[in-house]
Amino acid sequence: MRKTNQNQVVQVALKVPFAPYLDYSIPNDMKPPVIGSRVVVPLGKNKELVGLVVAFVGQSSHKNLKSILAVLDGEPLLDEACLALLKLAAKYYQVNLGEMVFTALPAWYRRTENRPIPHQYWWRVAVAMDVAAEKLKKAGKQLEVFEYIHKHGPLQSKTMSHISASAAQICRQLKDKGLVDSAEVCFLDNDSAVDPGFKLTPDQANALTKIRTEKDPFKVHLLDGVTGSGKTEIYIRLINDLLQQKKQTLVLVPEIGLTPQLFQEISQRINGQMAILHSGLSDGARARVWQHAAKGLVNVVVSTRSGIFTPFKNLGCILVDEEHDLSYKQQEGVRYSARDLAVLRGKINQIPVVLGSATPSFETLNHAISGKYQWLKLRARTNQNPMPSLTLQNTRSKTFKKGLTNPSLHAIKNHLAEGNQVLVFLNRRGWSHKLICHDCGWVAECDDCDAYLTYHKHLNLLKCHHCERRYSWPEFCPGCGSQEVETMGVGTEKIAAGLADAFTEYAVVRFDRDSVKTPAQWQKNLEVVRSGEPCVIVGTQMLSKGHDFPLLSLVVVVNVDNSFFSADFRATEYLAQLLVQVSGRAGRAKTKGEVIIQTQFPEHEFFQMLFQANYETFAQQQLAQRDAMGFPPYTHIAIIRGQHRSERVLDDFLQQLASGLQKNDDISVMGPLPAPMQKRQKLYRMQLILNSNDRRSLHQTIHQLKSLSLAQVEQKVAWFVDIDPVSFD
DNA sequence: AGCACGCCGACT
DNA sequence: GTCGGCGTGCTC
Repeated sequence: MRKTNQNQVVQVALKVPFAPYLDYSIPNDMKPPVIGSRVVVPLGKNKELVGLVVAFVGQSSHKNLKSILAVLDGEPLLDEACLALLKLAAKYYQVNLGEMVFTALPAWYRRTENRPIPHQYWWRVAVAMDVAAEKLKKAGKQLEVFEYIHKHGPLQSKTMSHISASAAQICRQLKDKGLVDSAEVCFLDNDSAVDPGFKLTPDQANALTKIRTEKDPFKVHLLDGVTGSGKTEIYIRLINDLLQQKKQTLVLVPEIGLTPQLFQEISQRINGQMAILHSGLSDGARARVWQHAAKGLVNVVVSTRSGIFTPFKNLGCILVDEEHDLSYKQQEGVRYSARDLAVLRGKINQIPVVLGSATPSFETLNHAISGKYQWLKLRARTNQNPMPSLTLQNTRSKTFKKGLTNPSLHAIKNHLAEGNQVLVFLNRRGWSHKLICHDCGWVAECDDCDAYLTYHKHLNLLKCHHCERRYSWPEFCPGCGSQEVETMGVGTEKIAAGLADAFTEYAVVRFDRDSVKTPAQWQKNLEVVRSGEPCVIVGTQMLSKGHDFPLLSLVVVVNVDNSFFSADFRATEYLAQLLVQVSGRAGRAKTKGEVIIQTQFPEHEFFQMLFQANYETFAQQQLAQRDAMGFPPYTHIAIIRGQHRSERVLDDFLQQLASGLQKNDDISVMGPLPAPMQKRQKLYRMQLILNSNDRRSLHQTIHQLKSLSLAQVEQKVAWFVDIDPVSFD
């Protein structure tokens, strides 16, 4: 333990934007805190904040230090490796350490009062069914709960809320009677954790051997495997390797909806304790997972983005599934990339990192090509299913019925008739894309945003998808007074309604932000799909990720053409990833899969590249273009984004920032440019785009800029820096 | 970022 | 007379 004498000064990281840490003294009668623990400190007139002790120094340049009010942790909440990760991340993303720390900490740990974390016990039966039945003759509810645990356990009481609201209490009563046992972590004494004995494909075997025999303790592996090539099998075997060495594994997934699936797949095959971590959990539950991971009570944590900061007792490997997914980049507050931080953490901890994807990001692919990452290709499918066939459906000459062409409808009909399921994918929710006047061409727009309004039929309302504002249907066109106001374009709501009309004998399930707002709704929709009956699934982006729908044989993709007109140089990369991912959903059924893409540009070279060759060839060709044009991954980008009510003030401010940038040949500055959506929620949005070959000089420039502007008079504009942005929105 | 302090307009 | 608008400046 570090030496701490009473006269020392403590550097405390706080969630304040003006300093990385503030200095405090330790009261004489207080046991000094340890580095990595939390303390409560006073700030300003009468504020009390939680901070993290990051260092001790002999003295402070500040006179009149205030004292620490309380120490919240007896032992470090974050170990040295975690602290090192946060320090480097803060530096990389150009934020103060305190902001980084408080982005990482579960909300539970940000409060000043030091309450114990509530327990959430796992329950399992301790006696046979008949014994309990005998003892619980007169306690109907208790017996019911016992039966449920007997059948489904071990489980947590919250999963029994449908039996009784006080399931937790009933469990405690059962425990008092000696009928059930409880534990902090779930009982996975999985003797059934068997190696199912199936043979790995040669690709899988090779990849696994390469990872296992790698000499460098820190190595990044790109597991580049098409859908169905068995990436999960490799994850599971690696986790088992680590379990034998008593090491823990962190598994990152892009979104909450995918955590249960992977959790289940892994938990059935390992003999160890697992935990799930994501934003859907209560504050206490998240803190509990941190604690368990730090103590080594769980062996595997499956988590979304924020899990990258979880402290582990003995972390052995980080697996990042679907590493290309943009959800890994936080889009508010500190804009970190969990995938990139995974690599950084691997380096700090000197452990391997495995990035898995069927469609690797160009950043990752670039490192694989250069040899910095080990490139492991899985090209064969484990089930030997052929890849789905692909048809490009020209929409220029075809007639539509509610967004789908006749050939598309025909194909849907055939697949349903064969007893299969169909996915209709489009990235636009609501009924229609816009509302237009046929006489004068007026289009309904949001007053606060620079965006069209989407009509939602079930609400009979026009919604702006970029702010909370809603509007009623205009009786007359505000432009010319005409009554010929009509909707144009399709959204999921209209497509689903059209399909329900066309296929009355089949279920139509819609997955989008409007129809799936809670995990329960997810579950309900999933049940329809999992029932195995033929049905049509209509969904947005939400469905493009790794959800496994084994009976899906046809995917119809509607309206992807806007990507061809996007100003974002990465639009085609993202579209390619989306199409390959969505198409991959079609290939798992017994019937040969089929993919139909409705487009106005079937002859576009994009499709030729992507589908006549493959994703890898497409990517190589695109990478050559990026290189030639001087774009990432060959250069590094940072965006300065500003917002203000007045366009003029904003422009002036960014202009000042731009001229404040020191002349530097390494860096090209574009802007101030209006953001693709110029106005949002009454605020104008503009940006400066900084592009550089040299990350270090980009970094330095931004650092200078920040100190420069702190001294500036003009501070009315809200602005921030986005390092390695994934979109220009 | 908060938040208090401070100096000028329309209200019981 | 006050309630309250948001400009300015500070926080170890």
